[in-house]
This record gives sequence, C-alpha cells and structure tokens, in this order.
Amino acid sequence: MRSKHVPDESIWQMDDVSDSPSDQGRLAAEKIAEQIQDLIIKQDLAEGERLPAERELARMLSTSRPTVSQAIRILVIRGLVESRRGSGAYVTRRPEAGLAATVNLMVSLNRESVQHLNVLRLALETTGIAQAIECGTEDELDAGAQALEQLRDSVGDTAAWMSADTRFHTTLVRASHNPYLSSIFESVHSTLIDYEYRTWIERGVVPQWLQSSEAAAVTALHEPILQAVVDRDEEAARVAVREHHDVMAQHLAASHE
Amino acid sequence: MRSKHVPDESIWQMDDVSDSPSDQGRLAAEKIAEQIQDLIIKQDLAEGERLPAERELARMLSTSRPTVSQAIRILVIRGLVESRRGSGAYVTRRPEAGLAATVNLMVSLNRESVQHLNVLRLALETTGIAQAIECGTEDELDAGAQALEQLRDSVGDTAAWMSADTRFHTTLVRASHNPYLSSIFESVHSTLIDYEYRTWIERGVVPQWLQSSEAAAVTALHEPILQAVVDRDEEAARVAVREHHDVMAQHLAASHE
DNA sequence: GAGCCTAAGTGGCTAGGCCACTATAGCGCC
DNA sequence: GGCGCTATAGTGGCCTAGCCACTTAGGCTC
Repeated sequence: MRSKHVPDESIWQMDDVSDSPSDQGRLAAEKIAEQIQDLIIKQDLAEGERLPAERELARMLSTSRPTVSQAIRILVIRGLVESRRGSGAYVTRRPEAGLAATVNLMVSLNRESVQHLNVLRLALETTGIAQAIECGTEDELDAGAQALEQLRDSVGDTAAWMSADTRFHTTLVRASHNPYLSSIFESVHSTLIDYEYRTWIERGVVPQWLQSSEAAAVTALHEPILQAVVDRDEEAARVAVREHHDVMAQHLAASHE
Repeated sequence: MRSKHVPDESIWQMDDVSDSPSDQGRLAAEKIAEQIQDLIIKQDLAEGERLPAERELARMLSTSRPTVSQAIRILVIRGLVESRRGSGAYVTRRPEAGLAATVNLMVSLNRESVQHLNVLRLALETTGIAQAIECGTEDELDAGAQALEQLRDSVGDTAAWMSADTRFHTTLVRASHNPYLSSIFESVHSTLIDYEYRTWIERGVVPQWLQSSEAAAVTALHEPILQAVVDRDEEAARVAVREHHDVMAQHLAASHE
C-alpha cells in the first residue's frame, strides 16, 4: 500500500537504449540486475529497503515482468536481495554466502585432493588466528575458550564433538574480522569435517581417534592454540595450528588407502 | 536433430514428488538446478555434453519451461553450464569465474575491505610459493623467471605491466599443484589488480608507482621472490612475499582517503 | 481496546507464442 | 565425387496473460 508519496522514482530512470557496445552479448535480465546492483553499491538503495514490485519495475524499465523477475533472482543469488513471497524484494548485503557456496562447489567437482584442501585450511587458519591475535576483542577470545570447554565435554559423542570443533575454529578465525578469510575458512573446514564423517560412515566404524583416549589426545591439540591466542603470542599460535594440521593430514592420508 | 537413439533418458527420472522435507522452503527452479548439478558432479553428465532442450526437460520433469530456463540460468551463474542461443545448453566445470565475481562484488560493497583481501592474498601466496618450492618442477620455476623478465621489460606500459605481474604471481602459485590455492589466489589477485586500476581511472591519473622510477622499485620487489624460489629457500620466500604485501598495503591504504 | 477477517498486493509458477539465431541435411553447382 | 549454398527444423531469449499461495494491513466486529 505504498501508493502515495513514492520516495524516489527518479532513481529508476535508466538508460534503456542499450547504447553501450560492451553490453552487446549480455542478456537483458543481466543488464537490469547490474543496474539495480549499482544502485545498491552506491547506497542509493539502502539495506533493508524494499524494491518496487516486479510489475511496477517492469513498467518503469519498459520490459516484461519475467525479465525483471529473472534479474531479481540473479541478485538473490549474489546475496544482494532477499525475496519474500507475498511481501516484496528487500535489499541485503551478504555476498559472503556465495563465496562459501562456490568453494563448496569447487570441492564437489574435484573431490580427490583432500590433502590440498587441508593445506588451504592451514594457510587460512594460521593467518586468521594471527589476525585475531592482533585485532580480536577479549569477548571473542572468551567465546573461543567456551567452545574449547564444550569440546572437552563432548569427547565420545561424535556429532557433538564435530559441532564443538567447528565452533572452536570458526570462532577464532572470525575474531580476525576478515570476512574473506572467515567465509572461505568456514566452507573449507566444514568440507573437511564432512569428508571425514562420510569416510567413517562408509567404513561403518567410528574412527579410533574419536574414541576415548585418542579423542582426548586430539582435543588436547586445541589447548595450545587457545593458550597462544589468549597470550597473544603469534609464533606459538603458528606452531600450534601447524601441529593440529599435521595430525589432520595423517588422518586424511590414512582415510584413503 | 538428435531424435533417434537418445543416450540415457533414464538419468532424468527424478523425484518430482517433493517429498524431502528439507526442500520445503526452496524454490522449484532451485531444486531442479540442484538435481542437474548432482548429475554433473557425479559425472553422469560429462563436460561438453549437451543438456536436453528446455521444452523437453520441462516435459520430462513435468514442470514449465520458464522454470527449467530459470534452473539452467542458475547453473550458468555457478559456472556449470554454458547456454548457447539457438544451439543448446552445454555442461562446463568452471566455477572459478563465480569466485572472482563474488570477491569483486564484496570489494565493491565495502571498499575498505581491500585490506582484508590483501591479507588473504598474502596467506595464499605465502603458502602457494612454499608448496611450489617443495613440489614445483624446474620448468615451472623457469616460467616464473620468464614472467619476471617480461615484467622488467614492460615498465612504463600499464596494461602490459599488469598482465606480466599477474602472470608472474599466478605462475608461481600454480607451481604448488594445489588447484584450490591456485584458483582462489587468482581470483583474489585479479580483484586487487582491478581495484587498483579502477581507482586510478577514477582519479584520472596513472599512479606514481607505475611511472618510471617507482615502477622499477616495485618491480624490484619481485626479484627476491623469484630468487628465493629458485634457491628453494622457504624462509627467504616468506620474507620476500611479505615485503611485497606490505608495499601493496600502503598503496591500498592511500587509495581510499 | 483486542482480536479476527477480509481484500488488496506480492512473488512463484504455468501456458502459449513470437523472434533471432544456429546447425544441419539436402540440394544444386562445379 | 566434392564443395558450397540454402531451406528448414530446432534452440534459447523474451513477451503477454493469467492463476495461485502467501503476506500484510486496514477496518470491522465483539
């Protein structure tokens, strides 16, 4: 019912002449998506703001509704718009999800090299934790300590342990305040965890290292990481993360034999 | 005219009952896209193979053509399908392109985050080059040396310099033989280069550091990187890459003031 | 005043069709 | 027989028109 007092119709006056020769091969919906995207980037469309209805947008841009619909769905995929059926399309600014999704897809397409993924994980976590030591707040490091407690308590319960493990690592890396690092790391980490979980299921056994004594040993590997973070000791963190990585690498190597 | 002898219609027998409760909130086109994506991942659809026509797919999956079209366009965005007007939709396996696009978008939304992107670049390049020192062949390191020569020769020519710079770094990281590292690094690197290029254009000036003496100084930063790689000296490489990164960081900081 | 209820508005999806473009089979020419 | 051209069927891009499920807000009842 946003009839009277339309806020800023002028914004939607766009160049519909398709003059630019660079737009030659591109699709109509893509061009419209880019125009809207530019408005979002330039903050002419604020976060949370509602876009005009598809029918109205189609009228404004002198195109058809399916084309506008197409454009909006492109923006949804890019994490710039959230479409709510019966309500409207609203501006968001969360493209990070797309990053993680792409990394996940790359792994799915190229499944053989888990070790390579583990190397990537080491690089991201080392840097992430180093940055966390530099910029992380006390609260954030505290959250890491809590996650570690959960990890200790859930030795023996595979699902809970995996969940706590994920929380421990992602919490620390997120404390780096680096969105690129965080989202890629999370996607890589969860892929590795998933991979291990699946190989266990395939073999029908819970791996020894998640049973009693071994689990405690693996859990213990997390202690020096947290300690180094709390002490804000970058070098110690590097070593601790690397040790955790090496043990991981051994397990992964053992898993595909 | 692929009428008689359809290869494998059975593959397209999908569960159209929408039984899975996890698919509840998801859109129809998205579900179809995921089904086709699974076929591509499982290699039931080989690279280069042509998908059935949209009309036929709609019939097979008992849905409408726009929905199928939508699904295919989702896969195009993910880099899993290439759609050729008048010909058909063909399977590809290039999700890396989407990575670069997403990273670009993130930088556009929050230009200050380039510094974070540069940190990611440092992490990836450090690890990539360390791995290259471990596993790279002589030929691959040779290619790096050639790229460095090109870099020296193209001081003064912005476009050529950027191209040679890209080739130098990507060649070395690719020598790690780690596909995840390589493709993510390339996306990050190209985004950073693009960002710098864009800021120059906006200011209407070629930055000083690409003019004569400064350019030579920046180019010189690449020498110790190559030297360390040739010597297979990991520690020296780490230092050299870090120095290159620090200078980058200064330029980036200067760019958004 | 609180709660329900109705109706307008919205995006999701379908149907059917036109157009520009592509690829190929078959024809005619050499 | 080999080659090039053309007619034609097939393709994806786009449009018009419309129905449906869902959301939302305003007004109505109690």
